[in-house]
Amino acid sequence: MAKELKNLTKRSEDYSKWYNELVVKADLAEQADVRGCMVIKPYGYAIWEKMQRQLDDMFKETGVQNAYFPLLIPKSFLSKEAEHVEGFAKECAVVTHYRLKTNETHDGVVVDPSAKLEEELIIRPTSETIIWNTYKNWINSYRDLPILCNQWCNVMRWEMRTRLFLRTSEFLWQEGHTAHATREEAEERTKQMINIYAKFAEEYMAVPVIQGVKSETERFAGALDTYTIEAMMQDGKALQSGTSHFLGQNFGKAFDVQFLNKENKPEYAWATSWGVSTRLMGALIMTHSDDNGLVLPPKLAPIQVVIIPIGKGDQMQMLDEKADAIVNNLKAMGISVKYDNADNKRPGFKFADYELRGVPVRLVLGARDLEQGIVEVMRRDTLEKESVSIEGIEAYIKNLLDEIQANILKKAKDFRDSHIYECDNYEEFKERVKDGGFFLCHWDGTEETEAKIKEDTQATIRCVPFMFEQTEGVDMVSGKPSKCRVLIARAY
RNA sequence: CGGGGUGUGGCGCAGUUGGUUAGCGUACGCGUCUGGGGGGCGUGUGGUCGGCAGUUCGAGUCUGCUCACCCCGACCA
Repeated sequence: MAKELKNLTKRSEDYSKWYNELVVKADLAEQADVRGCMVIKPYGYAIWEKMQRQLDDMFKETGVQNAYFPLLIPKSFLSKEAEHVEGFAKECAVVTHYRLKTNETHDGVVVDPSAKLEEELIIRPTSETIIWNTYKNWINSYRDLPILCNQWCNVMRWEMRTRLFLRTSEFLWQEGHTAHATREEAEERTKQMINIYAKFAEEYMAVPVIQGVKSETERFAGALDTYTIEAMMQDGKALQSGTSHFLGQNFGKAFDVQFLNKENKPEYAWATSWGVSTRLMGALIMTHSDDNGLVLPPKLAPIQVVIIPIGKGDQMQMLDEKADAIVNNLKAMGISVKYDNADNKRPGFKFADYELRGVPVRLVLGARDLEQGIVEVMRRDTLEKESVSIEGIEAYIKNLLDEIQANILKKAKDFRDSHIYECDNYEEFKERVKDGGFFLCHWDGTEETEAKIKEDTQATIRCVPFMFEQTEGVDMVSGKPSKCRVLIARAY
């Protein structure tokens, strides 16, 4: 490593290539030697862990508890809910055997045909079926409800084409599955969770999102309603960053989960499910990063402050001592800080390297500056440098971290808002949507129109957004009346 | 599964109409001068040219088969 890091493709030249290189060179993840799978490296995983911890706290505040369900799902479970199986059947990995044996030439192994499973097992693409099969045993009375479980796990969807973090065959996520006694309660939970996702995205990831509800065709397989948060990447494309589904009684009926209600009458349980995945890492990377590399929001940065000393041999001890004091003070304030006095890398290398890795604040502690009692502070979001008095530097940094967090959110929001357009002319839409951006257009609500737009432009209806005031109008494709504008964009 | 492309030290590539011992950048090792934006100089290590078969005096280069990966579609958080 070192110089090969230098040539990061420019973001404006080739956005996809830039993204891919960034993920690899910032040491977040790499393509595994397994088809479509990804290795998340320690630095990338540290960010994911911070996300996990924060989300977990937010879930728990609403009464959700963590649990764990099996990786393998009997094939028959999957087929109990008709729409659900149809949605996932095409991308399931299937376990058919439970044993290998040495081959005839004794230089390898083959599947032992005698170890064929009676019933094949599916590697979970999502866990509604196995969880509802379990809930059946947990639920008898309305007093058993609600059940609010979440699990952190891996899932597998055999994707045709994969991209690091955005779409891999195996990915990490959390999936919450709740069971309720009433429709209203379940619907409320569905909305509550999408709100939590939106809050997490904006407050922690500094990624502004648009909340809305999916059209029927884009809906989760088996859901009555799918709520989504859609983020805009710097190339103007949309990234679905989290979803929350109101599943009605579909899974209650499919798995025969009935309870006796207050009137002592049997009723099917109402369900929700909701999830976010390591795709959030992709959103984080693509929202803030620049040609110098990653830009991390301070709240999620594994290293919030890095201190780099510059000096010759005999000055180092003094620098170490000075740095120690600052490090201790910052740590006491709950700020994660790294003092990098490794002498096998040159300062210039370290500067570039920590920029690439998105560390929000960098301090340069130089022997020269130290005599004057100052230190150079650089903020990653703007790359601005400033000389600051060492006296009181800790408070300055704390304040700066908050400012960076706010600034990158504002920057992302401004970018997004300046790329949202109302459009009523289909020809104009077709021309402009190629260049990215979110389009608010009237839609007649038919699948035909939706399909035509997708065919003509590759853009899809991302959602019916909640945040804009809605008025009636005319569908730009069919000319039929429309009740509201929908958000249309090309998506990842 | 359709259309296109690429396989040569760890990574990125060059290698002419077939012709000596397969080269360059970078990384890595050692030495040294350095150190305020990805260092300079010196010196080393590392290759069954994706695989198999063929044509030829001679194949990284030509032919056939095969494997792997990448890009563009269909699928998708």
